[in-house]
Amino acid sequence: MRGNLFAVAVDLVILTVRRDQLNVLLVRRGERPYESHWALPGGFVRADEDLGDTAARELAAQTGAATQGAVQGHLEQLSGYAAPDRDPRGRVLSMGYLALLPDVPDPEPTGGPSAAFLPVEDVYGLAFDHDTILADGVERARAKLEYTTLAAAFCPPEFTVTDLRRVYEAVWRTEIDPRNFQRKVTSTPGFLIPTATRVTGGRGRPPQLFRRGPATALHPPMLREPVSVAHA
Amino acid sequence: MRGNLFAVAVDLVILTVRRDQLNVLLVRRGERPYESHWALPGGFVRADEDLGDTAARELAAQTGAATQGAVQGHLEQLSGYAAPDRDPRGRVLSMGYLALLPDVPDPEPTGGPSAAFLPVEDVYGLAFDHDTILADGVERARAKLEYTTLAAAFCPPEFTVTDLRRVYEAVWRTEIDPRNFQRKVTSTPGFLIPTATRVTGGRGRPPQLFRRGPATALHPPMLREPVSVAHA
DNA sequence: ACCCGATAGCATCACACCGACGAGAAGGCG
DNA sequence: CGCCTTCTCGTCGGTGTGATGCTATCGGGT
Repeated sequence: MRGNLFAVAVDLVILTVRRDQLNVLLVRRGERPYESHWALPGGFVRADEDLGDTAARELAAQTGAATQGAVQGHLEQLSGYAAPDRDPRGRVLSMGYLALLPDVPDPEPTGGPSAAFLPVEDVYGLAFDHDTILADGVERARAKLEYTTLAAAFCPPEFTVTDLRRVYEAVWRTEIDPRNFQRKVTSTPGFLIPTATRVTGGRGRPPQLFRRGPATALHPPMLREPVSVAHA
Repeated sequence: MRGNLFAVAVDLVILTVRRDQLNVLLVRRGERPYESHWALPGGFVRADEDLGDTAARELAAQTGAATQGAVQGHLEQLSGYAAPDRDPRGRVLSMGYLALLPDVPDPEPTGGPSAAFLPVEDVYGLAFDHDTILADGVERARAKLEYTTLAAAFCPPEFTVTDLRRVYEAVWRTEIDPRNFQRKVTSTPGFLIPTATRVTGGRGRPPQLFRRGPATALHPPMLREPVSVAHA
């Protein structure tokens, strides 16, 4: 069997919506290279693991096993990164993974390296090629909100239409008309399941609470921009 | 640096449309394991290569450097596959790549292992986990025809609207109304650029010849099925 | 008690797009 | 010439969406 040997790592783009902003979980590196730089959380694939196993293990380690039930969240593979010089220690291939989580109370794992959710707009200068991986992950998340029901992965088990709309607005950095948005999501079969309860205590008319429905796709999709594609 | 070491390979899903059928390029293995089984073409990543370099090199090797100009074709990364037992020789991670080509004259490379385009419908029992990689590649291609102009990658430099429609019909295994299809593709700015020439010699009214335009996205997308998404 | 602002949710209208379909344009062939 | 085939343009109705108005129902201030 020819070919060089690689160390294989998994790097996670863990996104959540916090205070109406898209945030990514970063860790501060405690060792060289890139010591004290921010980086995506990740780790090497163990002997008995497939890539998804490693990603799930790292996700649980970073966010606490509680949120890892994955009923609510979402985890999917992004791309592979293997430029010859991407890691000065040697040949390392990294598989990017994208995780979407509800806004968890706070992500500081005990004892580990310092970790924090930071708004993606403020992030740059990450270790290795993590800026690229992060950009790919954010773009994937933005694209998937268009044609899937994945936005609900950012929400707690029960949520309102307004909660869901704020997810879209935060991820896309746009404003969406509340009335048209409500028509769209409530008229898509299987997207939202109404619960018996309503929310009280806020201002205004109490909203209906929903749970995620079984639908995964949005047909037709919700388009970010009525963008004119190209010039003839 | 912890972690096991992997051999890293690239496996190609090379698709083309031939005789109104979606075909994939396969090679017959000449060595163990899976000797004499069909497999996706591929190879190991060399010391100075990034993943895309390896994919481009293998694509050129399989199809001849002629078609490899890639102006016409298309090459993109699929997923990574690294199940611990996917290769009996040891730990191997394979990056899938998807290539779309016009129907080349014939792909038999000199001296190499026997290679052939086979209709994807007839393919099963490939070596390793290549059935999975192939399925992922075909599904990616089908999905991308919906919201990109990538179908033109299956066509020669100049082609008619009917050629393009047959690509969609072959990849999706559906029938499309020629009149509505023509309206859709010709009214999308930047998708098709008319040339001065027309085709003569066939039956019926001579069609207009087009080249690919600069557009890459289709807004709104062309939907495969008015599928009812889910049950409430 | 009353009004007011705020949010939720429903209704309406115009427009764009699409599927179904008709019909004309422009070639080959007997 | 008639007839077939295929390309191309048009029409009609249904659906989905953006823009917008209106109503429902709460908290809070006076």
